[in-house]
Amino acid sequence: MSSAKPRLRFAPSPTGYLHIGGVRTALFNWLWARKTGGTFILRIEDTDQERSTPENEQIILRDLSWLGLNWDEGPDVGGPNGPYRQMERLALYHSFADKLIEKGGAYRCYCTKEELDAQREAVKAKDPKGQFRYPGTCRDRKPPYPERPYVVRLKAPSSGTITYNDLVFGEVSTPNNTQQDWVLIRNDGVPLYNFGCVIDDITMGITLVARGRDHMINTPIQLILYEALGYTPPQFAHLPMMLAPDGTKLSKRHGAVAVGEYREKGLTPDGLLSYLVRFGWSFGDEEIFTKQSLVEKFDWERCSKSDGKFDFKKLAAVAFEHLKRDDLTSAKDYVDGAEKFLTKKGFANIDRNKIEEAMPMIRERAQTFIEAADALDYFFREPPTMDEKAVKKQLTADKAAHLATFRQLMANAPSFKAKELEAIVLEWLAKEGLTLKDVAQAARVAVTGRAASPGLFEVMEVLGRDICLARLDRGIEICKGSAQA
RNA sequence: GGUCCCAUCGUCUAGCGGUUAGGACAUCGGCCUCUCACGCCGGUAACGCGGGUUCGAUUCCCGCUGGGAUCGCCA
Repeated sequence: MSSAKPRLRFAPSPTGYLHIGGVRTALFNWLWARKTGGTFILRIEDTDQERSTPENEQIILRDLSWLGLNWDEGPDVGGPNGPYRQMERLALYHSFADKLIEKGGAYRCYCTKEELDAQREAVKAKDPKGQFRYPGTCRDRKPPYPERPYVVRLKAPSSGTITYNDLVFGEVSTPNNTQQDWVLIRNDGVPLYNFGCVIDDITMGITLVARGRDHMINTPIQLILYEALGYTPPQFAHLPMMLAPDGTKLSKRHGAVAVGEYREKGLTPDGLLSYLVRFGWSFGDEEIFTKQSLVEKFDWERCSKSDGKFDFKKLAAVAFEHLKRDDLTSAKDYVDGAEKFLTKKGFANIDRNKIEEAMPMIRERAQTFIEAADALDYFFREPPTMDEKAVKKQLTADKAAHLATFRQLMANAPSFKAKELEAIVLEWLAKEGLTLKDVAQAARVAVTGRAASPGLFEVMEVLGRDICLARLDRGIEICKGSAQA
């Protein structure tokens, strides 16, 4: 390899949301570019005009940005090798196609779709398992008169073998006799994947192509094109597939597959990336990473070849770890995230200090910011939403007396610190021959509206005396039946 | 079916000829405890099969089996 800096690209087609499998691919390319001081390019492969939309392109850019996988050249930032949308590069493809035709590496094919469909069916009729291969009808045919629309076909070699050295799979060979004269450019002038991809990789100076293993079948064809065009191909690194838990292709019916869904659930970018990077790469037993640590540690040698199955529970655990640890999510980022998700729930004028005070107890029980916002709910809602089942079970008539005493102790406590409140209550309980169990649950429901919460006294300290007394009063009323939950 | 690729606990994986086959998630016990979590301790659980090579194979080679990808004027 030359000493030139690596140039890598992520080339999604804007035919849908950004898929987590696509993120994994983007991540590996990005990592190598960042590790080597190379260039990471974002190219939009929008030649499928049926399904590509500008909205999808925007979603892809937004989600990639959210993940922090920034690009040096791309449709929005431009760059010296633009444009970065294939539909804006049509003239380029045509000029390469013309050159290739001149060199005898490709030819114009005037067969109609109907003719080919008929041939395809004929093959099927003779042998249901047989596969149709274009017979090269137009290889040496003169253009018809009058001229009609044509496709450009590759003049594929029928003998020999294509071999390349894959960075993760090693040496891969494919016999050419399985190739055929693939269509390079459709009759509407729009290139097909293999052609557009190769021309772009050539003209954008791509030195290494890392992509999913599902593309491995395309590599020999692309290599044939490089050869025919007279260019040195880039290196290839194919990545094992990310499959659904049932071993089939990961799709919507298996759960969340769009990056946006994870952002909306409140995972952190690095949390998601930490999980995704382990599909096809590992660094000993480590599984919690930051982008920075990945840039340092990543290399192709540590890539694996076997496909992996997605495990949503494991992702949740990894994401949780990222949210829990303050060296991975700073206090400020945590408060920012919690505030954002509280806002989404409809809260306004949120007291960030209160979030910060409650944060330590929320952190160890919220796996996502959505859960954090939920756990924070009763700190900001007045009165708190009362869980019906919890009320029914705990705020019963027989609890009224104890709760009233509890309330008085809270009212008279010299300070409102968790430790002191607990000491006061414990002292009273000891005198009465009771335990915390006898009052804590009812008090918890009164104060938080829920059957489960962080430590009662910690919660009360953050809530403050006034709010706690008001909530306890209401709880006592409910016990007596003089108030509804 | 053709072509390409893969193969360690249920899952992600460590392992790069000699290990009591390790970790994490999940799962099952237990501890902690005002609930829920967190945390801690412990258990169950894997080298697909058959041949080679070797003093010795999870590790190297071959075959089988199993799985996946792909066979479009989609990408």
